[in-house]
Amino acid sequence: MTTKTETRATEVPADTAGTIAVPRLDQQLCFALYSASGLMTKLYRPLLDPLGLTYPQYLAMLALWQHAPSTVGELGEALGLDSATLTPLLKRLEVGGLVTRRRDPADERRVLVEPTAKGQALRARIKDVSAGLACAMPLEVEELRSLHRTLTGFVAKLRDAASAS
Amino acid sequence: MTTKTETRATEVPADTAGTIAVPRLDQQLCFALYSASGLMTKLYRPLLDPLGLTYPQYLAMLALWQHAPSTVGELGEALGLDSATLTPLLKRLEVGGLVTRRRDPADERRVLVEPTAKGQALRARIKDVSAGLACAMPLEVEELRSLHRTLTGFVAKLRDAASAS
DNA sequence: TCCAATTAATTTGCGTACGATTATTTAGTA
DNA sequence: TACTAAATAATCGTACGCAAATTAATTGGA
Repeated sequence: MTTKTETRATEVPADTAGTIAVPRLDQQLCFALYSASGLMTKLYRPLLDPLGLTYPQYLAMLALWQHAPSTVGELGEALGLDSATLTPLLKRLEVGGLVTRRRDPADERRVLVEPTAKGQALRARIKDVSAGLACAMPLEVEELRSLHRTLTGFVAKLRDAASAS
Repeated sequence: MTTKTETRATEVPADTAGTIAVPRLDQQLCFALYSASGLMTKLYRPLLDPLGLTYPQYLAMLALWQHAPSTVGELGEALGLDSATLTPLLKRLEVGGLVTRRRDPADERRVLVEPTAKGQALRARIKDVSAGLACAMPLEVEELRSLHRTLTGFVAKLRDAASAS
């Protein structure tokens, strides 16, 4: 280890004029979304823990309460998730007694997923989640609505862009 | 049926008498964030694959290009990630030759992480990522800026809320 | 000096998340 | 009928992401 400067090839000085400009983390929209989504999950966790649900499991139950029975493919479409993700997630919900999984007699390729009575009973306790979250949410109602509207449009366009690959 | 009084936008009428109303998936801000973040990751993947980086690894490199050496804790603070997540991620970057990890001589509890020459060289190729992404981004510049501004404020408030637990 | 509390990173266990592959079933077609 | 292509889940391998437990180093007293 010489105390001499070892900078030889493709010298990339630290904070000088010759530095290649790199986008700052806090200027990246993707990072803002990444952070917001992660923080949201953290916000939900203490509310969902008593229900024995993880955050993605909660989203899956929301989708199933809205439309059941659903195939794995329909759930994947609604949630934007792959069957490789959903299959084990749904198996855990099944083990927990919240949903049933069965092959569609009319088309044995499909798997029909449906909330059980216990799964339906959870609906009653979901209000507490929404209420608790509304309390913890640090934004005005109008701001939330606006943000949600903007994001929904954004997501729709991103889905188009993603499907065009 | 049931065209009841529907002044509250957050209230969802039960589709059947006696059914407990449950928030619709597409009315949940958390799900919009979840979807947007996931789609964003999908958008980055084909651009980062040639660089041998995953999306979280890309964020970590952004943080390190901006400030190095950093401790694992500092990176965790910047990225909003746990050391249990970062340790294996950084080890993979180390195996890939992009960063070095060494104990801080002044405080052997800390681990200092720093880009290698190879890691610095990647900076030059990041421009392509940003450029390629800008092309794929289906929103007007002004909309993106506005969304980013809103999200940044939202994230700041969520962090406050999370730290107050 | 000694030792209990604190701090920092790692390890362990579980649950997502996705690309690629495989197995089964169905639909289409000669 | 038999043969092929398409559709649908499940499986495998790798990589996050976090809670809880563990290990190691430092700090702050009594």
